[in-house]
Amino acid sequence: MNIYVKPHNDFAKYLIEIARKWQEKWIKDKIFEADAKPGKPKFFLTAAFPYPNGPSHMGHARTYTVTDVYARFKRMQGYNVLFPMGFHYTGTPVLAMAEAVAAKDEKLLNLFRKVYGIPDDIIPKLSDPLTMARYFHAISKISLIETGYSIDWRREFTTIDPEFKAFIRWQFEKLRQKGYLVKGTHPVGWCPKHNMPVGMHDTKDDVEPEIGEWTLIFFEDEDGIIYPAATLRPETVLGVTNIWVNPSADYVKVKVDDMEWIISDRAAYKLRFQRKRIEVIEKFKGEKLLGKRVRNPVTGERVVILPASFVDPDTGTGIVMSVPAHAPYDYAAIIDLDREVLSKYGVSLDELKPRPLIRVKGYGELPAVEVVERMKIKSQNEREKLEEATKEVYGAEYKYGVMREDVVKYVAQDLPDNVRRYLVGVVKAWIAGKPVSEARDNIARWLKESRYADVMYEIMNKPVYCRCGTEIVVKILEDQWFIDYGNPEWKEIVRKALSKIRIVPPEYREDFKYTIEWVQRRACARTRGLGTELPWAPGWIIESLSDSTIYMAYYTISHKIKEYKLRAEQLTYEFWDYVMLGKGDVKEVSKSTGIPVKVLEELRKEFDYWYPLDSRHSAKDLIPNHLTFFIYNHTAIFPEEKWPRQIAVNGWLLIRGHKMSKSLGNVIPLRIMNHLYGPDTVRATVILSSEVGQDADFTDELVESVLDKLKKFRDTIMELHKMYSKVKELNGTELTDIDKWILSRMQKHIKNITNAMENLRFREAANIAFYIIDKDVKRYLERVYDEINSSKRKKTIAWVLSYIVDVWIRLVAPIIPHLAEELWSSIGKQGYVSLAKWPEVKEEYISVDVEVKEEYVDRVINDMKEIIKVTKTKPSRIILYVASKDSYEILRDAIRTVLNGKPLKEFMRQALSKVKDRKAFARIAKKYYDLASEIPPHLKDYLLENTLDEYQVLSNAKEYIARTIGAKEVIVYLSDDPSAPDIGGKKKMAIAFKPAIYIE
RNA sequence: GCGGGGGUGCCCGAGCCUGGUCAAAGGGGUCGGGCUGAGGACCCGAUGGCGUAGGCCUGCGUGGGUUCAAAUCCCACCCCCCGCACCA
Repeated sequence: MNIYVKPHNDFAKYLIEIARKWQEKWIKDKIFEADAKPGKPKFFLTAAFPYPNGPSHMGHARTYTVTDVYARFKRMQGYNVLFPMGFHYTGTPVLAMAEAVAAKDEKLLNLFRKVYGIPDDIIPKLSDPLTMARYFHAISKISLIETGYSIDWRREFTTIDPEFKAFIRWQFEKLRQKGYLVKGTHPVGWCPKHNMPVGMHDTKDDVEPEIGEWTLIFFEDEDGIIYPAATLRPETVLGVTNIWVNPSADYVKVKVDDMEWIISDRAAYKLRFQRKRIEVIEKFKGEKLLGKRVRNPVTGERVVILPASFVDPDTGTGIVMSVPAHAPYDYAAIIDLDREVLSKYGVSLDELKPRPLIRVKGYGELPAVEVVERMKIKSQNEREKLEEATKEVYGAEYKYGVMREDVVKYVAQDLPDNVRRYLVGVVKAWIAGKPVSEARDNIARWLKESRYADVMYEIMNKPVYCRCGTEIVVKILEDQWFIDYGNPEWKEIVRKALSKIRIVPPEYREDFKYTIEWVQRRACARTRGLGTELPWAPGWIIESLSDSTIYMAYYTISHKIKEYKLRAEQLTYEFWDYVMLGKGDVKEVSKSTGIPVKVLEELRKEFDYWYPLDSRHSAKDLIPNHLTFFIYNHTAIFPEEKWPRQIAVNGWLLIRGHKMSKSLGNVIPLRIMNHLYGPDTVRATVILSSEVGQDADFTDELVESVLDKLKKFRDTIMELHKMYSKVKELNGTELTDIDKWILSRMQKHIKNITNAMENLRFREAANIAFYIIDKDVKRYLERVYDEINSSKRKKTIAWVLSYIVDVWIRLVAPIIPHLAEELWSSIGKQGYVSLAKWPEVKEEYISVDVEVKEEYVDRVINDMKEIIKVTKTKPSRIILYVASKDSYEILRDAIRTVLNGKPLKEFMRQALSKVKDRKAFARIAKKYYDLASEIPPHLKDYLLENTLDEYQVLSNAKEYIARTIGAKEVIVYLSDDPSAPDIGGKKKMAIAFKPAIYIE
C-alpha cells in the first residue's frame, strides 16, 4: 500500500516523527508484552478482530482507540494489562471481496487504486482470497502499530491457523455434546448455476435476497388433484369465491411426494429446489383449467376456476384464490369478467359476491370494494393503482382488522356433520373474533398440521440475480447444522450471565435482552469460504459469526503454542479440556498428546490467570449477533467464574456526517490519517468527537482543530516547564490561597477524569484534561502574574507548576501516548509515561475553602460585567461594600427555607421576627431568597456552615479584578463601617455573599 | 409491525437518571476589539429579546399535568434515526 500523503503541517510531521520514535522504543523494550504474574491484578481486554478484506479504516480506529485508551489507563493504574489482536479470515467477507476482484468490479478496483493506494501489479493477485487476506492483514497490522495501540503482538493469530482450527473443533464438539447443535432444513438464496447459496455479497448490485413464505392452500378437484393456491393471507380462505389462473400461461401437472398438483410451469421449476421429488406429468395452458370446480378445504364449497390476466405464473404457484371482499385485485378481476365467460362456465354473479370476513376501523364491510371504487379502478390492468390499493387494504386489515364472529357460518357448509362440527370448533376457537395477525398465524398452522396446506419459499424482492446473471431461487438445505440459540434452558443461563455483565454504556443492555429473547436457531456452517470444517460433517465450513465467539480464550495461550511449536494434531479435545477447563489428568493428556506435563501446566496457568475477559469492545452493530453469541457460547463452554465481565459498545464513526461505505468511497484508511495528522491527533479526535456509545462525526475541521489543540498543549507544557526549570530549588511550603486553589482544582480534575475513565466516558475525561485544566492553569498564571518574579514567591510557584506538569502529562498519556512520552522525557522524567503511575488524588491538597473564595471572586466579577454592559460605562474606579458577618445568618435562613421547599413568604415570616429594621429588610429579603435558590448545592452546603471573610478575599484579589475589568482602582469597604463613605447609596444593598457594587 | 435510541440556541453537541448551579457546558460559525505592512495564525469580548446598576420577558419537538420551582418528573401526540437473522 502506497502512502501518498504528506503531513498536514509541521506539527503533524513532528507528531509522526515522535510517534515512530516511541513506537520503536516500546517494541524494543517489549513493554506491552504481558505475561501471567500470579498475585498481580490483571486486566484482559479485547476488541473485535478485523476481517482482512481491506486495510484498517477509521471505523476500526474508533473501536481500537477506545480499547487502547482503556488498556493504557488500566496499565497506569497498576494492572497487568493484556490487549491482544488477531485476524478473522473466515467466511464470505474475504471471499466475496476476492471474487469481486476476479470479476474486475470497476467500483472496487477504483477503491483499491484511488483510496487504498494499492499498486497496479498487486491488485490481480488479490483475486485469491488467501492472498488478499494475507495482504490486508499485513497492512492492517502496520496501521495498528502506527496508531500506537499497546498490543501484545506475540499472541497474534488468524482463524485459519491449524492450531486455532483445532480449538474451534473442540468448541463445536462441546456444543454438540451439550445438545446445543441441531440438524435441520433451512431455506437459503441459491444460484442454480453455481449450485451454491448466495448472500448479499454474491448478488448483482449487492441486493440482499429476501426470503418470504407463501401458504399453499390445497383446493382439490373431484379426481383428487390438488390446486395449491398460494397466499400471504390464509385467514381469507373463508371468503374465497373462486380460483384464478392465467389462461395464457403454462401450467403443469406434477407429482409431488404422493400427491398430484397443478401449478404453473415456473412454480414447478422453483419447487424443485424445495422438494425432494417433483415429476412433471403433463403440460398445458391455463385455459384448460377454466370452469373446473375445486373444493375449499375449510368451507367445503366447490368454487369455480376463472381466468385473470393479473395472475403471474412466476409468483407463488400461479394458482390464486379470489377474495373480492378483501383483495382489490380479485374484485377488479371480477369486474372484468364478461357475461359470456360466466355463462360459458355456468357461473352466476351471485356466486362471486364479495363475502365480508374482517371488520376494520375506518372501512365498511367490504374494504377492497370500497377502495377500488374510491380509486376509480376500472380493470385488473391498472396495476399501479391496484398495487397501491392492495397495500392500503392489506396494511389496514393487518394492523386494525378483526375477524368477524359470523365467519363461522361459512365453515364446512357442504361437508358431513361430523366434519363440520370439528371445523366449526376450530374456527370458533382460533379464528372468529381474533385480530387478523393472530388469526392468520393460527389458521396457517392448523391447515399445515391438518395437511390442508403446505409452504413454498420465494424471493420476495425478486428478481435477484447472481453475479453470473442467473436468477436466484430459494433452496431448502437439508442436513444444515444450527446452533440452537432458541434452547430455553440455555436462554435462561444467558439471561443470568447478562445480568452480571457490566454493559457500557448501560443504555445498550435492553438491546441485549431483546436479542436474547428473539434469537432462535442459527445456521452455523456454510459450504464455502475459508475456515474450520465441522468435524463430523465434511464439506461444511463453520461460518464466521460462529467461529468467533470464544476466541478471546485462545489469546491467553496462543503465544505459548507458538513458543513450544505445538502441532495442531497434538491439540486434541483432551488437550483443550485440560487447558481451558482444567479437566482430565495432566499426565494422561501429556501421554496422549506428547506435550510435556510442564508445558501443559504452564498453558493451564496462563489461561487461568488471564481468564475471564474483563472487557470486550466492539461497535454497536454486533449486539444482535456477535456480542450476544459471545455470551451464549461462554456460558456453554466455560464455568461461571470464566464468563465475561464487561462489554463496551461504541457507536459508528461517520465521515462528514455519512456512514462509511465502500460504495460511497468514503472509507478512509487509518494509515492515511496517521500519515496526514499524526496518530495522536487521530486518537484524540476519535475520543473527543463523541462519548463511546454515540455515533461520532469525523470531519476535517475537527481533526485540524484537535491537531491545533495538541500543539497548544505541547507549547503550554513546555512554557510551564521553562518557567519552573529556571528555579533551581523547588519548595512548596509557602502556599498562598491561589496556589492552594490550583492544587485543589487539580485534585478535582484528577478525581473526575479517573471517574470518567473508569466508566469509559473518555470524551468527558479528554475534555477536562485538554480544556478545563488548561483554563484553570491559565487562570492561575493570570492570578500570579505579578508575583512570578518576586524572590519570595518564585520557588513556590515553580513548585506548583512542576506539580501541574507532572500530573497533566500523565492524565493525557492514555489518549495521546506518543506526545506524552515525548513531553515526559523533555521535562527530564525517567522511564516511560506509558508505565508511569496514574495520578492519585491527594486529599491534603483539597481545599473547599479556597475554591469557594475563588468562585466568589468570579461571581462578583460577573456582576460587575453585567453592570458595565447595561450602563455602557468605561469603569475607572470600582467601589465594593461587603455585608456584615451577621448577614450570613439571614442567608442561612434563606437557604434552609429553600432546601425545605418553602416559598418566599415563609422566609419573610421567619426572618422578620429576627431583624431590627423591618422596612429595610423587606426591601432586600427577596434578594436573599433569590440568591439562596440560585446558588449551586456545594455553595449552599458551604455557606450553611461557613462565613466568608469577603473583605479579605476581595482585598487580596484587587489587582486581579482591576486587570480583568479594565478598571484603575478597586476599593473595598465594610458596609457596617460608619466611617466608610456611602457612594451611590449602595451601602445598604450589600447582602451576604453578594457585595454591593458601585462603578464609576 | 416489533424492539432500541433520539428531537436542545445559526450549526454540531452536553445537560435529563438524582428538578433549583440553566439563557442552558464545550466546539464551530458570525460580529467587534487587540496583534499584524496586509492576510493567516494567535489573544480578548459579544452572539434570544428588552433594560442607564447586577434585573425582567420569552425559551430546550407539540399539547396537557405535578411542583414554591421543570430542558430535567408524569400523560398524550407528532417527527427522525437504527436493528429485525443465517448477512458480516
